[in-house]
Amino acid sequence: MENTINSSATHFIVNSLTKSIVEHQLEPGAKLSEQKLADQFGVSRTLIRQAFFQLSQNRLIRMEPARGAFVAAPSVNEAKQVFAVRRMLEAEMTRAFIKEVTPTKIKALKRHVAMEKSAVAQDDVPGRTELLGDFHVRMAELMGNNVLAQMLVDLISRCSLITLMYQSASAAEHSNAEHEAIVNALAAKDETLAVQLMDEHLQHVFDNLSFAR
Amino acid sequence: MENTINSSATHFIVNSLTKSIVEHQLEPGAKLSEQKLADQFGVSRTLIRQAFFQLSQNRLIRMEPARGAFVAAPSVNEAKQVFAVRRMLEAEMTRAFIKEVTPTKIKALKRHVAMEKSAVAQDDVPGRTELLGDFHVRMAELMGNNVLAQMLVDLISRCSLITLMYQSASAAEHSNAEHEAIVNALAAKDETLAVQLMDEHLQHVFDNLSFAR
DNA sequence: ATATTCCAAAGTGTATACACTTTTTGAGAT
DNA sequence: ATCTCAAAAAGTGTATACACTTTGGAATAT
Repeated sequence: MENTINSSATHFIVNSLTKSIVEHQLEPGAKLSEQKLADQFGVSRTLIRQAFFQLSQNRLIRMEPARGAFVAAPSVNEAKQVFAVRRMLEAEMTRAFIKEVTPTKIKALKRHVAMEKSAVAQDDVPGRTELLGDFHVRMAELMGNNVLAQMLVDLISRCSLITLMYQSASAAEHSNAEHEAIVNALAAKDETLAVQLMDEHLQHVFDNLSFAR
Repeated sequence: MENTINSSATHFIVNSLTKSIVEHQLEPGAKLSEQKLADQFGVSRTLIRQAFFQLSQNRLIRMEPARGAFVAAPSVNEAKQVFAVRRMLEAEMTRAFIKEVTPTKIKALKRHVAMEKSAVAQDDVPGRTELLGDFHVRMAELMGNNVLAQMLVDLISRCSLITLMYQSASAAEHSNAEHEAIVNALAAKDETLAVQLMDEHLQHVFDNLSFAR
């Protein structure tokens, strides 16, 4: 069930690069030189290439034959599609969640929302982005569906290139409030409302992205 | 949008192994020796390992540190989760499809169902399995959402290890009939019915899997 | 000055070499 | 005969070497 671990060295490099890309320390479109990264991580190109292959499957980078690897720059259209998928998946996830909601699960979500709030208050940009995304993953995990959880992780990281770039502090605050409202609807077992709130929430996140380049 | 192509040599190996795994020429749990495959494909271990990394991300094989790669043997629980995700995703996909249905799209689906029928009639086992899975992918493609389509490809191939192993001829026939019914509901723009049929269809596919080992 | 061609530098793609880990085997002890 | 342990064999993990492609720039022609 857990992600396959390919020698933790590669895993470490993947995580490291993912973080750099998602946090925009590496700009979309930037070229990633194998040798440079190999030196930087103190390993051979072999491991860097392995990491590249993984990252390209996650769509965080794209590899061009004989030309190299570049940080992905998802198009507006792709972002739209990713969000469309998230709305489909999460609408149904919300319905399923309500069917097996328990006080324990609600408490767990409330704790998470509280953490978000504190990160937003402290203006911790990477922290708040991660937590805001994790809310959705946490829901999947609480349902005991790791396949779904992993899928959301991938989808979220995939467009985090965009969200992180363009999400303002006020949008983050807004998201946090919406999460809170969703949890309340879940606690009240109000399916229609919860689904509607989730759908609107994802729509808002998408709408608040400014795609001006 | 299209899948990243990592030097078509690797791509060829990945496809080749995927086919072997999905068609059960390689048994679940079987060990994959790097050197043996390298000789077989006439390449070095390097390319085999690249292929392994890709396949492990698709969950078709699992890699154990210093022990090697093994054909995946998804657990009943994992299969359950994969199907749960498919039902979520495809229920909503069906709703969305109806909102933008056109005669052209219906025709395309009907053509596909006809092809399925012929494969089922000819008892073409690999062919029918592929076509039956592709029906769902085709729907996503017709909606113009390649992200969704690719996601379904992954999900379907992931549990094809199971479906192909255990799907009987009669189950295949059944699936084909259900696809036909779904297309009719889509053509009639009967959202409730279409969603219900899709949901039942996936439930049937899952129920018909015999998990006896 | 601009465009073109060619060569060197840099970079990617694959194979091979070597280190280290796991597995197998077999000799000796019980 | 069975168990134990050590050493060899096999296999994986990483680095390096080498071939081939792309890129950038200097030299030449226009």
